[in-house]
Amino acid sequence: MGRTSDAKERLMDSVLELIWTGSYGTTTIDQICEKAGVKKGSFYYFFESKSHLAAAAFDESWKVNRVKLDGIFSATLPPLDRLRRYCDYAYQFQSEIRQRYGKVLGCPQVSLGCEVCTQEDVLQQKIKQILEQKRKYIESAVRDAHAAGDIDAPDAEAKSKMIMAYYEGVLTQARIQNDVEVLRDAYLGVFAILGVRVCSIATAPAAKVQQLA
Amino acid sequence: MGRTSDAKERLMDSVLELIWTGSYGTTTIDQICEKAGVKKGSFYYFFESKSHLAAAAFDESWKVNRVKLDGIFSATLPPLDRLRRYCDYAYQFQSEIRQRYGKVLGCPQVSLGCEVCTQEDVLQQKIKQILEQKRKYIESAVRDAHAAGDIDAPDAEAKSKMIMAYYEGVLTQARIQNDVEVLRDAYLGVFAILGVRVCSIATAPAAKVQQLA
DNA sequence: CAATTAGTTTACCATACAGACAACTATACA
DNA sequence: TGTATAGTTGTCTGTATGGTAAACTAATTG
Repeated sequence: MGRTSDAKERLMDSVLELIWTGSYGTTTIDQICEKAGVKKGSFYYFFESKSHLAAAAFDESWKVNRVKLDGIFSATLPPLDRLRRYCDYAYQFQSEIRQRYGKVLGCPQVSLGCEVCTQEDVLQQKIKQILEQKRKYIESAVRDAHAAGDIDAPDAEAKSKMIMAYYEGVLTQARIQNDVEVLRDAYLGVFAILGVRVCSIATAPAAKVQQLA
Repeated sequence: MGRTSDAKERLMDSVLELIWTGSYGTTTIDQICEKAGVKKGSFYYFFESKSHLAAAAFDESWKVNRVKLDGIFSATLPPLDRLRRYCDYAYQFQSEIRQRYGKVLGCPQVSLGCEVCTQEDVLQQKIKQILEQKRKYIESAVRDAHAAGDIDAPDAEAKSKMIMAYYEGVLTQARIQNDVEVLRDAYLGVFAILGVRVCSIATAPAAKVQQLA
């Protein structure tokens, strides 16, 4: 073997940040290289194009993200708590992002997917696949909640699609409005979709929820 | 006065279509001009930049769209019917778009807003303003529904924000998935958020709805 | 320590792009 | 019918961009 390098990782980190804080279309290969501290020749040594880099970067990033979601959606937790935690996570995470970048950036997959869906097919397929996997967490929480008698949701898939649309929708609104506060009560929308009545007093993260009569 | 021209309108039409079918970042002034059948010199005669053109185009387009929404949200209709019509409209409209362009394109304002929010401030303000006006339709329908006793929603603004996030979220999913079918039952999510129980049999556009006990 | 593999660097090319400008032309209307 | 006004056209410039290729360097291993 020859020498080793982390240039590939640096390129992936850079493209993720540039796309997220800006957009796919306006981030150039030169910018990516400069941010990563990598010469363009090396870029083309590792990746054949911007879209290939982006696809690889989102793939890699998803592997990390998945671990976090595995924790949030742990099967040891009551199913509705999992969804509640997922909403709280969005608020906390976007607040940190706001601190770091001065802007609320929302969901990288949706932003990119929405931007490139008519143009970059390989990348788009990758995004769709990641989003579908994300939805599965919601689906199984809904199914478990139904099985536990917490909610009445015989069609977990349909419900999970509604929740997904809402959840990602709120994140998108947060990005567009550049405001984290729209995320604070995101769980209310999720629980409304599920027909769960929330105790109006308990708004702390571990809010108690009651089954709808 | 000298001679008149519709080049300005053609430029606005072109930029709208190019952004919607593609993205803001990848549409160039040359492309816009070519599509509009206008030379670049004329472009700069009418607009000082791409972002100024886009802002003007979205502004103009909103004026047309508003008339349509005024009809859908007519105060003469029962408030929940208005929301139902709004959902049906999304499905019908996106189906037509699908026919014409071969792709589901979703909501132009959200797609653009999501893409440029960290980069183009003037344009972003315009988008935020249009989206806020769109939300007002939902808010007043919710308020009327509450007043009529159809639903229990004392905070119409909060509910309208939830519905907005969900509605635009579904449109975004439709764009990303390139699938109109996710829009077919969009009204179910809206009504779930409002705590309305929908007759499971009546799924036709004029579905009857009942107040939640 | 040679040979091989892995990664880096620099220079380069063609094209696409934003933006400017001066010369030109059509139209309204006084 | 002349002239101010409105709109058009072609050309030009500098730079940013994607993409290539060849020379170079560092680690690894037999």
